[in-house]
Amino acid sequence: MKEQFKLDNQLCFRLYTASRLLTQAYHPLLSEQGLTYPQYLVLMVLWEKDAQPVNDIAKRLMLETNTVTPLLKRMELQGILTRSKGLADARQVIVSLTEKGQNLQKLLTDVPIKVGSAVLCKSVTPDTVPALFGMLDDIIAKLDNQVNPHET
Amino acid sequence: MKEQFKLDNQLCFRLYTASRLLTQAYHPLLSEQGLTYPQYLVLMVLWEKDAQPVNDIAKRLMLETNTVTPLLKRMELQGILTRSKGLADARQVIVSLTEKGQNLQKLLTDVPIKVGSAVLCKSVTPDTVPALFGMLDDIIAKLDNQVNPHET
DNA sequence: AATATTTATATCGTTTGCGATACAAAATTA
DNA sequence: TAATTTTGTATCGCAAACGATATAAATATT
Repeated sequence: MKEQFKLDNQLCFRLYTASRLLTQAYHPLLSEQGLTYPQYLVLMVLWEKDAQPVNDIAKRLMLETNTVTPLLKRMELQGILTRSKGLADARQVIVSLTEKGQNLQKLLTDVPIKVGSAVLCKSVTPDTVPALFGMLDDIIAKLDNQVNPHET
Repeated sequence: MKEQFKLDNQLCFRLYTASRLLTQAYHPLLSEQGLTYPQYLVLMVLWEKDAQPVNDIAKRLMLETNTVTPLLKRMELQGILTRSKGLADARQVIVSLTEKGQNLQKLLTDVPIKVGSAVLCKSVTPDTVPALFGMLDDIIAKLDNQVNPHET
């Protein structure tokens, strides 16, 4: 049995598992408002800057538009946002929050704190989080560049 | 706009993105053999220890059996493994590798090295990987315990 | 032994995620 | 201007994930 194939030596399996479990930790908090985790991500993007085209949202989340489009349609059905043809560019679909979508921010105020406290542990503290963020950001940047080589 | 809702301050979004991108990095290497990343995980579990019940595989991967069962069925259709009723306990389904499943280990020999080199970067090196693994393992253990409180 | 409970898998329905492809609008080129 | 290419979204199909539920086999209880 080669060491390289041991599950305990895999970075990807750790990321995959940590991601799934952390998403599960969000689940009870978000489902109170009928939201899923990816939908919550869309909300965070739009809370930062409302009225964005589908493409910008997809880019910000590093997802493909064929993932984001159905996600947005489901959120539109829930009355969280609206999708309207762009005026400047008729190809674009501009996504805007409804009042319900804006109000969700207040209703979800304590979600970040609750989830944050659920993650804190011996090796993950306010002191070590910056290092963890740095490593994850580097990994993301490196992989993103390989899949999608950037200009310059 | 509250700081807590900024995408750039989210651990979960980083884990989610890093996990997706790293899985995508595996994709071209695994699809050569008709495999997906979760199927590759199952193979690693069975290479470590062949002939395991569905439940043990699910526990090792920290997945639910309703995720693993269809995964195993697809792999059975591909001739990678067999599913047979347990002799001791007739409720169990014992999953065993076929010769094809065993041979895949040789065919995939250089996958870990290739993916490993795709991840290495300034802040993620052989020196810092243990610290990263430690933090991810702690997060996983903490979250696992909250969802699924362990005895003792 | 008969009944109730637990355990091991499986089925069903919904939401993601993504490769491949389609299509219309905009930009570029001939 | 007409033809070509590029860009922005959407559609389709497939493989996860997972909550809720079902079913059969094993275990515990009465």
